[in-house]
Amino acid sequence: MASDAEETRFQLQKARMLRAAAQCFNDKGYSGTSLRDVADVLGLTDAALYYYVRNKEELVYLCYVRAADLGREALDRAHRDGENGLDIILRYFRYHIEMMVGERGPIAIMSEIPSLKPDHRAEVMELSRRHSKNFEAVLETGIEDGSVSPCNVRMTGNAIMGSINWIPKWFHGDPELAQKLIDEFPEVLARGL
Amino acid sequence: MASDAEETRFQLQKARMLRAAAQCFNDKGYSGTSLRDVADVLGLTDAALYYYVRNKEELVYLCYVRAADLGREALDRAHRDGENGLDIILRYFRYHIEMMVGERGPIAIMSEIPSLKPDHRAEVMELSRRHSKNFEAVLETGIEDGSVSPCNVRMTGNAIMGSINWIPKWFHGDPELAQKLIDEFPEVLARGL
DNA sequence: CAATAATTTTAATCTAGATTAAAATAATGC
DNA sequence: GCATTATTTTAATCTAGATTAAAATTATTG
Repeated sequence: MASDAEETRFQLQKARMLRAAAQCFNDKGYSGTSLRDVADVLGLTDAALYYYVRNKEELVYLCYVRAADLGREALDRAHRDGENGLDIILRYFRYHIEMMVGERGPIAIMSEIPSLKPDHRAEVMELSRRHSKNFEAVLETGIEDGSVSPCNVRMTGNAIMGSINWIPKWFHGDPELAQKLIDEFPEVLARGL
Repeated sequence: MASDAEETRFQLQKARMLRAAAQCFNDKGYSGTSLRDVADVLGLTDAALYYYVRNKEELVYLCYVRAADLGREALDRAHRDGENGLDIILRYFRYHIEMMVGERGPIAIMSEIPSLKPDHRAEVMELSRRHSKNFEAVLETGIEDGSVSPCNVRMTGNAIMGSINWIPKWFHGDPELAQKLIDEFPEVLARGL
């Protein structure tokens, strides 16, 4: 039976699947990737995916939830490690980008939220909105502690999230660029703060 | 026959179609919008669209070419009107955003480039790359004339393009927000320059 | 090793939505 | 108004790719 170790086998395979799916969606586009494509990456048959997921819509949904989770995780960690507002922000950028370009990546771009079924869509949008709010809150913190100069936090937040979310559009796995991204992008983003 | 005025009728209807398609794609997602959906916006039948376009792929392709054209147009205009590097940049932001949120909008988010057929994909990517290059060139100009402080133009360009391209993700037609965007977003983007 | 449960495959369906052809309607030029 | 061309619709196809059911394989457990 599926006790500890076996529970993990299932979980691990499912996790692999979500990474494979994210990769396909980012590389081939949503409509351009069939379940066959995802299965190929895993060395499986398309039908096998149905053991892990009810249908394609759920696969996308899970990719997006995972994306949101990783974003939140990066921000949480930054919160724990950071000294002041700006420091938290810079760390968040770094942690999040490290995930996107590292072994835990790629992270699916949320371009197909509208085609999720209503309850899934609502949930993902809520997660996404909450993440934005949390980031804006850090901006406020920074403004209060003087590490960030005053600005329109809503707009600034949207601008920065856009920059981050767009990264998978132009980053496709080049390791050199990955390092440059980790090293330089956080400062570029924080330049105006 | 289709001389001047009639040529325009066809052109006008085709242009309407591209705007309708961009709206649908941005609102419902790519896989979420059927040709039926686009036709509904126009008060037509799905089959009628084939009078203007060979197939759905071409429709998407044309939306993206149009998006690229409008971006280029905004940058060109900024070039003509601007006094120095930073001024050109600020104007470009403003003009581009005005288009996105105004009557000529919406502009399709290029999320499905990978599912275009190879030659279309190559062309659109080339247009997009060229636009980025042109923008980076203005950054350089600004650095040279002292209106922009030195930075990694490649990264900065990517960051800013991401912010702009992501706008349709959170802007869905609210007129109040549209005005705020036009008024405030350019400065937010230029904050770090 | 036998028995049970977990995972994957094979081989069909099933379906939405793209596409097409022919007919109908509307616009325009003469 | 008639003839011609432009535009749209109606009514079928056609198809890729999602989905499903049953069988086969692989792993686990006692």
